[in-house]
Amino acid sequence: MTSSKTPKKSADESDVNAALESGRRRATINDIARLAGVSKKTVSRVINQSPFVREETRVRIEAVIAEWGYAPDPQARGLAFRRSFLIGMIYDNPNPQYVVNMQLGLLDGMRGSGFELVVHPCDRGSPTFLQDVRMFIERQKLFGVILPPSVSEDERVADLLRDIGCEYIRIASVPLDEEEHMIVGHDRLGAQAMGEHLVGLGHERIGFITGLPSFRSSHERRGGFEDALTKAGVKLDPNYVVQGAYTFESGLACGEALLAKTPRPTAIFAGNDEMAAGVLQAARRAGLTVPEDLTVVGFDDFQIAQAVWPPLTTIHIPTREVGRMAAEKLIARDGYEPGDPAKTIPYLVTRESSAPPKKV
Amino acid sequence: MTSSKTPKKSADESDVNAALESGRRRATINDIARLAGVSKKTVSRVINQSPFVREETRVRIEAVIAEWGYAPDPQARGLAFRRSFLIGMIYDNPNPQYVVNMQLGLLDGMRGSGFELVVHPCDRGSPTFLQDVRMFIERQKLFGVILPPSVSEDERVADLLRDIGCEYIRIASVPLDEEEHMIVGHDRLGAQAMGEHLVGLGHERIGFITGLPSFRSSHERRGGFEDALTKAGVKLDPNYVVQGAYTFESGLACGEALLAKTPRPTAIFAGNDEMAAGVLQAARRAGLTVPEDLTVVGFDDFQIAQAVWPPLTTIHIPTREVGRMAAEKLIARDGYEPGDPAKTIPYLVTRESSAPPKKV
DNA sequence: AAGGGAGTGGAAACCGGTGTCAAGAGCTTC
DNA sequence: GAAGCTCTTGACACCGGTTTCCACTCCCTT
Repeated sequence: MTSSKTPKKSADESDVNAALESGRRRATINDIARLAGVSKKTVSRVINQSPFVREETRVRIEAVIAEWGYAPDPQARGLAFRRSFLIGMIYDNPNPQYVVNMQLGLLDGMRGSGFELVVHPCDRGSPTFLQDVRMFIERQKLFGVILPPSVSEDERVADLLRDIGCEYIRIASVPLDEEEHMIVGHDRLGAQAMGEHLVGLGHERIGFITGLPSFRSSHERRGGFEDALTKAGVKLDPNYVVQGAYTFESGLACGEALLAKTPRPTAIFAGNDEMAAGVLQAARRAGLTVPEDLTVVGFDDFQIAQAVWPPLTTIHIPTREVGRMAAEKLIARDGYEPGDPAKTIPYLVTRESSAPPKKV
Repeated sequence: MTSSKTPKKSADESDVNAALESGRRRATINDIARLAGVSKKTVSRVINQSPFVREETRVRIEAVIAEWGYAPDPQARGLAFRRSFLIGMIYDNPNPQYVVNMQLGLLDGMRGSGFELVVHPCDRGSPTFLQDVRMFIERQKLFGVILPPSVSEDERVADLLRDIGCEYIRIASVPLDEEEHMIVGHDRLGAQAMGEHLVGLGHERIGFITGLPSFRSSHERRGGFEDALTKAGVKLDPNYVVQGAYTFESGLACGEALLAKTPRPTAIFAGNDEMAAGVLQAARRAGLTVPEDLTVVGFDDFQIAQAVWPPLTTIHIPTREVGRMAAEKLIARDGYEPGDPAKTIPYLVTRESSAPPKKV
């Protein structure tokens, strides 16, 4: 028996190679080790970039890996690491365009890293919300999570993540946490830019429609706008500030409310593009022409800003870029360099919905 | 040493329990087995609903599982099963609202199943496209994939999936595959309904804007529309059919082209809402009032249909419901019953953009 | 020539589950 | 009363990686 072992083994080996070559079976770390003539531990060292491998050995192993297109099994690796290679995006943002752009940005930042993106919409008002989030993270042993607004603004979530030791990045309009956990969007600066634009055009009686108060961005956008007006010596009349809900319908209603005031505002700044579209509607119903009779501007620069008439002057937020930076920061690969914070700053996009007020 | 083993072991056990109770460690199958006084194999049987467990034993184990909130580790389970508990959504659809609704639907159908959704946008034109898809599936050992249009219409992808033995569901406007792999959207029926609506209003000179030819739905929508006209004895003049691209801009351009024809169409059916919004714009530029001078209708019933003026008469496609059914079909849990195909059929939503033509 | 440290690679245990297979319990059958 | 059967159960190997531990080079001191 023992004497027949050697020939038998070599027969097995050729079987193994045949199975591999025909693609019937994916290569494992044992195959690579055998083909490279080393132990699987050494292959593991190469995969994990351990410095304790002779240059010559590493090159040989890498060649075999490349030749056979080997990639380690994330499940097996994750099991041993006690951590998966999945990144969760936990969100409750109602805007499809924001969500999709954010996902694309995250995937940009993860490309080639071996991580995958698991999406997890949630309801922050649900009684089991925190429980759900915890289950999701612990069951999947997530490598980390990305939190866009407004989940990112929930301190209960941040506490939970710190508590269970899960990596996380919060995306928000202001720094809410240590720098290493934050990507800051600076909505305030965007709103300031819009304020300067409107004042620069000569507007002084400006209506403002706020967003949902549960979003920090609503307050930042209003605050930034007020900053700009104040700096220019223009006062924001609280009578001309109404509460919207980031929806088209709320924009329509708020627009009508603002246009009913006397004297009528010469410009309306809506907290996002959806509401600005609603204001356009209200203006049309009131028989006003935009921008001749009324300037209407929005915030976000989503698709709808260009699909209405006239196309909206608005503030562009670089959602996809923000997502990319968030993902890169989370996985912080070697060779990682912190992204340029300037790239996350919103900027003004001038289109046809804004113009100087009519001379009286 | 050996004599001290027994007491030592029992000390270990209380340590273990302490760690568990304090929540420092999640329960494993071994813990559950120990606490229930059975082997881990039996616990495994309960988890996997094997019929070969005595009722009494099952109840006892289930009680322990519930008490400790135990959930098996998907990675370890997946490793043993040679298959993960991840479902991939592979898509190239450019419409954010479609993508988000589809994701929500899929998550609806997966809720409570223990599966998670991994999103994977792709570029069907890339030279490495099939390679990328294959890598994605094989590396993650996906349980299955969901293919919305237009990826669902790519036979190369379907062949690949069959080849590597990956479960899949194709979502498309026509049956392209065996019933068990399909969720059919029946765009044709929706377009027929719109044709009937327009003919019913009295329109006879109707313009049609097709979508991207790379989407099967474009042809179905046109075909269904033509069916309805033919049945009503109205001929669709090829001169009044123009090629769009499912975008606002293309709708604007095509709308202008159609409105330049003499005699002018009394109604325009755009292949989706985005393009219909573009047509509204073209009508406004041409000084026409909708619906008095021109009826404009769309397809999809996405948010934009209600954010333009006048709100669009359109065809509602139940994207989220379709997604839910696709996910349910893919995981086909016991107790699964095939969803009602009628629920995937689009239906007419009448708003203010359609009206009878002016008497001449 | 012996001693010692750093670099290298193998054997075995482990991560947390599942498959295989055989054995024990309880019951019928001859 | 033993053989034969079904129903339950558990021991053990295994999934594909990583980690621990250790032995073995190789090279440089002393």
